[in-house]
Amino acid sequence: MATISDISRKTGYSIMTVSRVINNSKNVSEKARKSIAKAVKDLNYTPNAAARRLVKQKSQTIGLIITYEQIFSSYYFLTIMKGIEEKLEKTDYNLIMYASNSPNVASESKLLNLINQKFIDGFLVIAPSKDEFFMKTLHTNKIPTVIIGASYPFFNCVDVDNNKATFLAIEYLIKKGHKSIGLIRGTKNRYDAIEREKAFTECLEKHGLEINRMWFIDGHFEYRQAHLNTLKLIDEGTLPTALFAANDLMAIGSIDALHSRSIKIPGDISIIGFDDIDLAKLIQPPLTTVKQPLYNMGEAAASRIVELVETGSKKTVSQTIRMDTEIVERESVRKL
Amino acid sequence: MATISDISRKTGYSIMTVSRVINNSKNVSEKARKSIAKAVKDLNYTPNAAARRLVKQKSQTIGLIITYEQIFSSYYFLTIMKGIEEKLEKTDYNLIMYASNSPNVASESKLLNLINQKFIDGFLVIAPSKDEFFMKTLHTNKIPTVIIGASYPFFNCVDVDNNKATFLAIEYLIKKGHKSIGLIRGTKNRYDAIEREKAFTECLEKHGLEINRMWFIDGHFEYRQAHLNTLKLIDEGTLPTALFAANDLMAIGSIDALHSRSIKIPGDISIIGFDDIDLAKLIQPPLTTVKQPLYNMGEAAASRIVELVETGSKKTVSQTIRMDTEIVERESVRKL
DNA sequence: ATGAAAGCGCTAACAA
DNA sequence: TTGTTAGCGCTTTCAT
Repeated sequence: MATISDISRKTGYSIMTVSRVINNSKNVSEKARKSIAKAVKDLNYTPNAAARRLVKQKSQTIGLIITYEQIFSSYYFLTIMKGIEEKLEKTDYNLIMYASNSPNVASESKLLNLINQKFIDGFLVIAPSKDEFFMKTLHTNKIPTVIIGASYPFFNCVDVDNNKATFLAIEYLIKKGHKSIGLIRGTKNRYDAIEREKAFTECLEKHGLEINRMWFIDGHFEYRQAHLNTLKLIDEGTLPTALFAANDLMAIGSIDALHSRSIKIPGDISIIGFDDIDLAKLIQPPLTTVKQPLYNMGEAAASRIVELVETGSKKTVSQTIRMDTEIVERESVRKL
Repeated sequence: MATISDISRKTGYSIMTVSRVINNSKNVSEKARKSIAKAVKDLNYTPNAAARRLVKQKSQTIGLIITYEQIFSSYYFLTIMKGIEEKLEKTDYNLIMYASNSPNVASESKLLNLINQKFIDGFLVIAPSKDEFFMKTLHTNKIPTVIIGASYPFFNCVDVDNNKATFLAIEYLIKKGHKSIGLIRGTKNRYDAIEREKAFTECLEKHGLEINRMWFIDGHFEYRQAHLNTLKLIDEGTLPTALFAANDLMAIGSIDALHSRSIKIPGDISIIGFDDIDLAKLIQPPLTTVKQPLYNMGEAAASRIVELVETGSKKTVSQTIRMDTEIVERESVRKL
């Protein structure tokens, strides 16, 4: 591979001028810039990452931590990841993905080594559960970190206002005339699930509606669990007139279960989801849902972590960026 | 962070001797080794990756390429990844995951840059589909690569013998007295799906059994598709006495569908899967399946790619490592 | 068994 | 606007 000195030799300019052109610095004559740019192209030159890291004492790479179950559970992560990747792509940063029960991040020392060896500059974490052990390590060691999809105390976060979003959904159902509303809940130890469930009961209370525990379906944020447990409710109990699912995947699992028992949506029962994943508009009937700007959340988190890494996280105060949600009206809810 | 010279200063030995100890070289006195080891521990020293890369002209990292759909579709990848990670953990190599429709690997030039910048030493690819564009790039540029779960021409591969494995499964069913056997097929453009389907028909033919296209259920290697299409078959057609699923996830989707129509397994219909993922033994009834040594395949691939990278892939001839499969008998198949 | 010197490819600081 | 020098932390080569 060509190095900076090859370019220097070929163009007659010093390696410093070459470096300036490569890094888009000021104070380079148009002539030099052109000549060097051409040589870069001709020799198919790309800067050596290791050399840069060594002198800059930075790796220019961000670690993305997710848990294995998460990877396999939904499009939610896919969308966020896309946002992260495409944003980072525009910067000089790379992304490394760590699955959190892998040996790579299993131990505190591993995590610290990643930072100490200048292998990783900072971390992005998607929706960690409340008691995730490595979050403590991240915090006590002041490692630059941004959380997505959870409002974790003491951390920089990018999240939606789950309370507000849930009220939006439930009051939408109420406005459509629904009075008996069930809940398909998410994974118990995740912040988003907890907040949405809390808001759900608060909202029903506020409007003087019955809270029927029979209508709390465990879905674990998964298609299959929601499907199985909806089937159980259908076969063993009575149905409300509407269902609020804490994510779209569970809403879809539930819809498939309802259909397999010949229950019509929204004719017999209405259902509203949360997230607005791709599949939501593709299924029958298209799913009415609370849109979380997942992609933008990924982007925002990527920007924020780069900011932290560049300015030094110690200097900046933790903040949580709250993104707006909105109802996307499709065809799975009907007026009573 | 402590550097090699800090250790040198503290112990009084030259940085060269320190380097030798760190790298476990010969020709170091026991005394020096001890003293230096202690200092390393005291100062919490870890070698700077960037410096090493620069001088070695190697990144010591392997890229793992998978497609987004794959990530979200099954435990299959999880198990392989675990094998890869835990093997690599024992070497000096790191793992970076690339999702293949991300911008990171979208273009040929990106892929080449990763190699040229010494960012990645080689690639591991899990079950690429037949027409994956980047496989050509990998091949024509002679980039060290190992494929897992597909026998791709011209590449180093770690795979099972799908033909043999499928015969194993079908002849097991036949031996149990089954004569009408259906197939739940995988994603059409993937080698493993194609090979299993081909073997399936060959095996039925060989035994003079009827091949009924009605009993070919599209499952796309996914739980949901298998579930939906099994439901369709139940409602609109007749059932065979046994089903062969090209992976466990589809088998489970199908089982859940059958159960939701009160069809007993294995009482009314037998079903055999492929993979032996964790869930297989947890569901009701526990799934009889063809065990693919996924974890070991991950390990083998990791070893092989390290070998290629260390010796230079040009010197070694492409080979495909074939792993053995076996039937794991549980309770989803009954004797007729 | 140990060490000195050189250099990997790049950028920061300073000089011209 | 351009160039010179030094050095990031490590390993390789060659002495001792």
